[in-house]
Amino acid sequence: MSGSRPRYYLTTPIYYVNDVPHIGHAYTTLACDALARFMRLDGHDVRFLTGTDEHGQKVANSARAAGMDPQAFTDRVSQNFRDLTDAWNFSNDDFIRTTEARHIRSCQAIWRKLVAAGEIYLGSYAGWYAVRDEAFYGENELQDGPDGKKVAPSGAEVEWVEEPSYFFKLSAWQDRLLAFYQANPDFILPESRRNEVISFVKGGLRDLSVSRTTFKWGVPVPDDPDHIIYVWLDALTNYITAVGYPETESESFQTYWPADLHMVGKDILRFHAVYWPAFLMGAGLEPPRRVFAHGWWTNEGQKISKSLGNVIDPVELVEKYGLDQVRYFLLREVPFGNDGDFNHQAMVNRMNGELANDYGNLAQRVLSMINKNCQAKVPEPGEMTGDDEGFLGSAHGLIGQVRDAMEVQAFHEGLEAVWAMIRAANGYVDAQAPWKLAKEDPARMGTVLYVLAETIRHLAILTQPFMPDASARLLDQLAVPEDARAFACLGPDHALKAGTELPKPEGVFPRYENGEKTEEGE
RNA sequence: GGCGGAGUAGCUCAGUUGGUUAGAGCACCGGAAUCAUAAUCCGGGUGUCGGCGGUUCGAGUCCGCCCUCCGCUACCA
Repeated sequence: MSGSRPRYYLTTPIYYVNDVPHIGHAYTTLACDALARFMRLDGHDVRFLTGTDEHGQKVANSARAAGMDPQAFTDRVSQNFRDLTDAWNFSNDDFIRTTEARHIRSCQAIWRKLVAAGEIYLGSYAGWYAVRDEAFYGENELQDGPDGKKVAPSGAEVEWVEEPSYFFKLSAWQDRLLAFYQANPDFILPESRRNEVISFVKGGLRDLSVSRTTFKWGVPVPDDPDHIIYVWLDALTNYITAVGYPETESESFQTYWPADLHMVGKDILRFHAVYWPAFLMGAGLEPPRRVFAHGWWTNEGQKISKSLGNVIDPVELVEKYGLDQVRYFLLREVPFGNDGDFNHQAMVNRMNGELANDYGNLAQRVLSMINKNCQAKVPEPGEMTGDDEGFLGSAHGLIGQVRDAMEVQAFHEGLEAVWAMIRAANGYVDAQAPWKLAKEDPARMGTVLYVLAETIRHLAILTQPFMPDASARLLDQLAVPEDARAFACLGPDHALKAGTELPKPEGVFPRYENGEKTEEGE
């Protein structure tokens, strides 16, 4: 199905199953979902991947604590993340799990490739290890305990241990990575993050331990079953597994790799922007085209943490405000890349002011007038004035502005461009006063309402990536066929046909009042 | 400490390569309208553009110093 359409492959991180899905997971995937939908509507052959990271000692411990086999345990907890994709209407094309056979095979294949290329060697990993925590700690994290023994932040005693470990020769990649960043200035966004990464790499790189012998829940190292492949090499490889690695000649791999975008939270940027390109280049593969590091949300101005008990449940959020409303808020409230604050008042302001009042009411007032004054049919446009034409021209040109924003993941700017048009449309309604024209000049009224209906068609088509349900309902109310909702149908060639019967309009963006969404439009 | 970013109207932010009276949204005040989800539209800001000094005919926009805040400074996803 790829044909000659441009392809677009984008990924979320794979989420660690030891966590319960929270707003941060939903946010990352939401950003990808909006982008994936946008690209599909814009004619791209899109591949949108998300999934779960299911290996590691913490998972093994949790499974044991639950009295379960690790595989059965991960089968259960990874379901939480698949449920989230349904609850939030995510349109991912695939959901990968690191415990799947395809991934284990892929991991071992890239491992062999790196070994053959001389990028991996056997050494030993030494550090302060806390038996109680089953974890290593850095020297700077330790404190002196009684008896002069070192103590971990958790209070556990640590001891100096050495274990055999395979290492990836990251230290040899500094210059090549810097050259890569130089040659690809948009590889890391936002730009401030790019500076951080470059600064980090300039500071020198150490070889990276990529295997463990202290636990077993992972992908076995080929030809050395005492070791399992450690976290990042396992986890990051999912991005190529999902498009067919190690079958690099397959149609899938040829079509979709390198990925156009890895969307990540700012906390895991380094792994994606430093380790991952090095792994890939070391294995003779192309690095991805972009890594975008987005920010975090606070809750009513407070840092979110389990200990504070203010974690935001993405499913509850949607039940409270509505899915499209939450999707809109998260992508509109904050310049994408920055941190943001989720607070009730801001949510309601966006929901009522921008969705219900600006957008919803625009559609409702126009469609109602058509319903009452035009026999519920798309009116016949007469001669257009310069104002009409200029106004419609703005609607036709909107896609260009939104596209420019989306190409650099500036969701807030794309939405701002759409809202500038919505505000202008409300101004046009008032300036033309079609309710007056109904009595004085019905033909002119028809033209005005036609121009507005056509504008709303453009708006609804453009808001589909952000608010799929509400946008679809608006397009239904304009009787736009399902197959005429792509961006190719923007512009005059697919304009509404006069005489088309329209259903009775219904509100699509309820207001939030008195602690409840209004009944209407629910 | 080192490197980097930021400090613009009450709030959140835009402000191309320096150039007419520094902008938007929200909030607030006043007016209009009444088609519409009590929604909409129009009008209204004397803002030390963090501070001081400098370059320039001219700086929010360049340079220096200072103040404040933030991010990064490796093997936990």
